[in-house]
Formats: sequence, C-alpha cells, structure tokens
Amino acid sequence: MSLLSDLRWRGLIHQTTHDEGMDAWLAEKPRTVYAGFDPTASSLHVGSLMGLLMLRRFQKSGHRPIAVVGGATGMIGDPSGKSDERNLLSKEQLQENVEGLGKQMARFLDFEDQQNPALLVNNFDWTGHWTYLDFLRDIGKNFPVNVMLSKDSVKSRLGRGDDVGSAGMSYTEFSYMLLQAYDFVHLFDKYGCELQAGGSDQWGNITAGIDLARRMRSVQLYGLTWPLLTKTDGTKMGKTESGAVWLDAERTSPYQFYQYWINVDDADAGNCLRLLTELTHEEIELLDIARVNHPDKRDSQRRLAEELTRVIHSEAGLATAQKATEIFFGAEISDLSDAQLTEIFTDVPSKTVARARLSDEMFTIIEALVESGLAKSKGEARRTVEQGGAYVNNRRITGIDTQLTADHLASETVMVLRSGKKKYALLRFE
RNA sequence: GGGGAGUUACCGAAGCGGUCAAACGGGGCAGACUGUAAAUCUGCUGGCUCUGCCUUCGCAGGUUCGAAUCCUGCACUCCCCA
Repeated sequence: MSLLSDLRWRGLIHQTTHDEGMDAWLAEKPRTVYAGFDPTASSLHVGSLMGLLMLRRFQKSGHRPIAVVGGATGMIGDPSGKSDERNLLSKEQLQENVEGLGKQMARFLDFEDQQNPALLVNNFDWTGHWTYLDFLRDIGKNFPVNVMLSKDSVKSRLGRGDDVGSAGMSYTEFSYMLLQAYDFVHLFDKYGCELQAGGSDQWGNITAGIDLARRMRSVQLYGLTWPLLTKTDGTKMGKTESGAVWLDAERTSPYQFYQYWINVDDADAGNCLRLLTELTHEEIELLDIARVNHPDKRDSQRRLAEELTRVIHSEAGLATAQKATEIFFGAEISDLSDAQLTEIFTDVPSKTVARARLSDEMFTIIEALVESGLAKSKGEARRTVEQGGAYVNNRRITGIDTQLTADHLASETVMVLRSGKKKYALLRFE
C-alpha cells in the first residue's frame, strides 16, 4: 500500500495540492518534505504530534524529512487559526525554545540514517540576515495584496475589525505568510524540498509558498495538510485540567503521559489509533471491534498509550509508566529499591523524616499521614483511618494506633503512604 | 448629608441569653458501586495530650452565674432618600 493511500485511510489527509498525481509523484523517487514547528514554548506538546508523526511516516517510506523550527517566524507570530494578535517573544526566549524542541524531535526522526537522514533547521538562519529593503524588493514584489487578502487567515481577522476589543491584525502578522512562503523556496533551493505538510490551518501559508516558488523559480511544488486533532466533544486534544500534555518528561512524566491516553474517550480512541500510531490497518480494525464488544477492557486505549509512550519516552519510559500504573491502581508495594520507587513516584510529593523515629519513638499511622501532608490535622488523619482510607504500601491500615516500623518500608528507606484512592505521598527515612 | 439592613465555619445560609463547635445546602474528604468516566448511595467535615479540654459566630469593650444571641463604640458591605 502506498504511503498516500495509507494516510488517506487513516484520515490524515485534509487537503492536497495534487489529489490525482501526488501518489505517482511520491512513488517516482524519494522526495524531500518539510513541516514547520512553532517555537512559542520550549517543549513540544501533543499538538505537535501530528506533524512529527507525519514526517516520521514520510521518512519510513524512504523520503527525506526536514523539521523547520520557526526561529524567525516565531518572532512574527502566525495569524492562522488565531483570533487575536499574538504576543511577541524575546529573541533569547525563542533561541532557548528552538534548542529545546530540537532535542525532542530526535525521538521521532532519524537524523543518522545513511539514505535519507532527517534534517532540523531554523528558519532564522536564512531569514535573519535580510534587510527590510531587500526583502521587499526580492520577496514582497511577488505577493499580490489581493491574493493575500483572500487568505482565510487574513479574512477572518479583518472581518472582526469592527468588533469591539479584537480589532484586526497588525502589519507584522500580515507579513507572516511572506516569511513562511520564502522558507519553502529556500528549502527547495538548498535541499530540493518539494513538499510541505502542515495542519489544515496552514493551507494558506503552504499555497503562498507554492505560488512564490512558481514566480521566483518556475517550479511546481506540492503541499498537503492534515486535519486538526480534536475530540468528539469539540475540545482540544492534549489538554487536561492541569494544562497541556507535554512531550518533555520533565513537564509531563511518562506516567502522566501514558495515563492521558489511557483515559481517552471510547469515541476518540479509534481516531487516535489511526492518526497517531503506526499500527497496521488490520490491527486497528480488530481494536475497533474489541472496543465495541468489550469496552470495559479498553484495549484500544491501552494500545494507544503504549505506542505513543514508547515513541516519546522509549521502552524504559513505557515500562516505568506501566509499572507505575499497576501500583497506582492498587498493587501492593514490596521489595522494590529506592531507585525504582523514586522513578515510579516522580509525580508524588515526598518528605524526609529522621530514621530514628521508626524505632525509638512511637510513630503511628496518624503521625505519618500528617507528616507526609496527606492530612492537614491529626483529626483529619484519624478520620481517614477510621473510614478505611489509609494505606501503607497500598495495604489498608485499619487501627488508629497502628505503629509504623522498619517492616513497613517498601524499599531501603522509603514508605509509600496513600489516602483514599489516588492521593499518594512518600516518606523517606534517613 | 439623612434613613434603613447587614457582617456566622471553605462558600451560601439558619440560629437571636443556657440543651451551640453552631441546623440546612453547596463544596471538600473517605467508603460502596464502577471500565482509572459520569451518575448514585453512605459516612465524615475547627483543633488537641479526645468520655474531657482549648479556640471560633466583623473588631474592641461591657451587662450577666452564663452571650453567636443583650448594651456601647469602631470598621466594612448593601439598600433607600437627597
């Protein structure tokens, strides 16, 4: 099956510039394809997954992917899909973000491949040196304003001009598409890049690049967009109550990341499997059937979480996330090492307590709950125990007067306390 | 400037001399149920060295054997009239 028909089957094609000929064009020889990434944050998040995976799919089919971070365009702010003028980031902030993003991309793309290594570039490198006059002469000359005005990204903003509060767009943002269009031409010149992929909101910018290349170089370039990743309830994928789901383990631990996908709605699971994994069509269809017959097993979510966590946090990160899941959902904790526990409970608050208290003093479950912060007062701790909500190493503690001793340690120095179903805390005895 | 109403625990809101750590609702916490969802049901919900003691009812004083409840002053909020 060809790459393009696979993408179509998955629902990953929103629009292409050549619905008819692109398949054959891609089959003809390895092509170079690029997608852009917005450096407004120092880490990639779930929203960037589509682009990264798209490039990865192309690379696996033998094409050469180029990831472009928008060091220059990020300074301007892409108006596409935005209802308001964007705040500009400082150059230093952008530089930092660009570096952060590069590291994460290596998880998706192979930069070492002999045949078609991926490439990571920053568009500031070929945009930064332009002077305003030169840019207007050489690039701006090729942009008819009437065409620019007809782009959706511009129209939707201008239409809002008479609304109170959110007025129009600045000249800066209006110029954004020139920069992105020039990126495409530059990448064609330097790397022979002939295809640009992007989210459906990038259509206008992509076609602007194709037009520019036709005018400046008399070549025909290609473009395709993928649909926006949304949930059936209309909300954005990758958002939780506590904020975005990041691809950086420092911001979103592998466990949290894994859990996010485990909790995907049944209604969204099939779509996610298609859009975000590389599972075969057969396997996805089997999961569809399983989801209808045994929704409670949640095989789809499990598989989705597994695939994505593996790509982003590697096999080891996946193992940690799964072990943590097992433990967070009730498995008794014993015979683990400090290191293992620390890894599993990265998201959990911990407190250090003098080891002597385990042997010399009376250290009761009540004190432990208060000490760890799980209970605000001894009264609250007492209540929790009385109601059967107190656990040490996931084993329920029933007696209010229960003494904790070295026997209650889950590892060399750590004890795992839990209040209720999900609230955990660690006590380290040193 | 004049007149009136109010200020109670995390929030809303009862209580108007002892039986008030203070009804009720929401929230929160725990338990049961469950697919790590939602709903539902049950219990708890000031602190402590816990059959008792301590601190809470805008703030400061006072009356009384005894005050969240009565009196005085102060602060803030709201409403009405100018």
